[in-house]
Amino acid sequence: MPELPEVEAHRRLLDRYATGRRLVDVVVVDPGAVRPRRSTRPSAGGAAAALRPAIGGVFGPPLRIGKRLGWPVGEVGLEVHLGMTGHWVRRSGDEVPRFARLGLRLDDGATLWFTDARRFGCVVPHPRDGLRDAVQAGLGPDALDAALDGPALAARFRTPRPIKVALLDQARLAGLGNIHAVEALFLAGLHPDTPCDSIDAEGWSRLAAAIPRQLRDGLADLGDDEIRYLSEGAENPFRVYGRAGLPCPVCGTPVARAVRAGRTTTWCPRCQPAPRVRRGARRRSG
DNA sequence: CCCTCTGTTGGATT
DNA sequence: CAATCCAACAGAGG
Repeated sequence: MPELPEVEAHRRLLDRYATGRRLVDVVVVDPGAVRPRRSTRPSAGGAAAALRPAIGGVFGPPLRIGKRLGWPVGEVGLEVHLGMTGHWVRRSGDEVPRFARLGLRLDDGATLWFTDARRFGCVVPHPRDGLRDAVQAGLGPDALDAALDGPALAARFRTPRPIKVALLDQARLAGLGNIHAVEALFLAGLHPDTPCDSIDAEGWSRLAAAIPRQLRDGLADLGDDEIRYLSEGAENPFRVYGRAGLPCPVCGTPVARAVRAGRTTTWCPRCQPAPRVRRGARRRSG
C-alpha cells in the first residue's frame, strides 16, 4: 500500500523506536519474508539465517530512497520493501500482531513486527557497508529530496512514453506510485497520456512544483503513529484518485477513468486537456 | 454463502 | 521497449 509518504513515516517511526537500541532476538514467523534479493515473490525465500549475525548489534538510523528503506543493525544492513501491505508495528508485550512475518526484539522489551498480509513486501539482508548502494541500485533520484526544477525534470524524462507511465518508472524518479502520480498530474494540469517529449517548459515547471507539493501534503496528512490507508475506512483525501465519475474539485467536470500500464488512472478532462494526437512524421496538418 | 472484481508494488514473461 | 501476467490476500459488491 505504501507510497513514498507512508515509507517516510515508517522511517521516522523506526528511527524513533530503534535507533541506539540493541537487537536481542529475531522471530522469523514467515521465512519467505526474508529474501536473498529484492523480489515480490515469497518463493524467493531462504535468507532468514542471514539475520543471525545482526543479533546483538545496535540499530543505526534508517535511510529512505524512493519507496525503499535501508536499516543498519550491527554489521548487517536490512533493505526493507513494504510492497502493497507491509507495515512495521511496535508491541511491548507478547502479542503477535495479525499477519506478522518477522519480529525484532529490542533491549527495551518491545518488539518491532513486520506485518504483511499480501506478502509482496520483503526484508533483504546485506552487509552494512554496502547498504546504501544496495538500496539505491536501479533507482533514480528521490522524488522528495531531489527538488528537481523544470529543466532537470525534463532531462530525466526524455522519452515519447506517456507521462503517467514514465512517472511510475523508479529508474527515472524514485518514489512516485500510482496515487501520487495521478494527483501530481492533476495539480500540474497535465493529461496522463501526454507524451513526455511533447510537454513544454511550462508544463515541466508545473510538474516539478506539483510533485514535492503532492508528496509533502501526503506526508502531512499522515498521523505520527497511525498510518492509514484508503481501504481502512478513511475518507478519500485525494483530488481525483478514486473519484471516477465524481465532480472535479476545481471545475466540477466528472472525473474520467482509464487503465494505463495496468493501473487505474483518473483525471479531469477539463483541467487536464487531452494531448493533441501527433502523426509519426512531422507534416502540415492540412 | 459464493462468486467476481479491484488493488497504494514491482519482477518476470511474452 | 512495452504490454501483460502474476505473486497472495482482503474487502466490497452482486
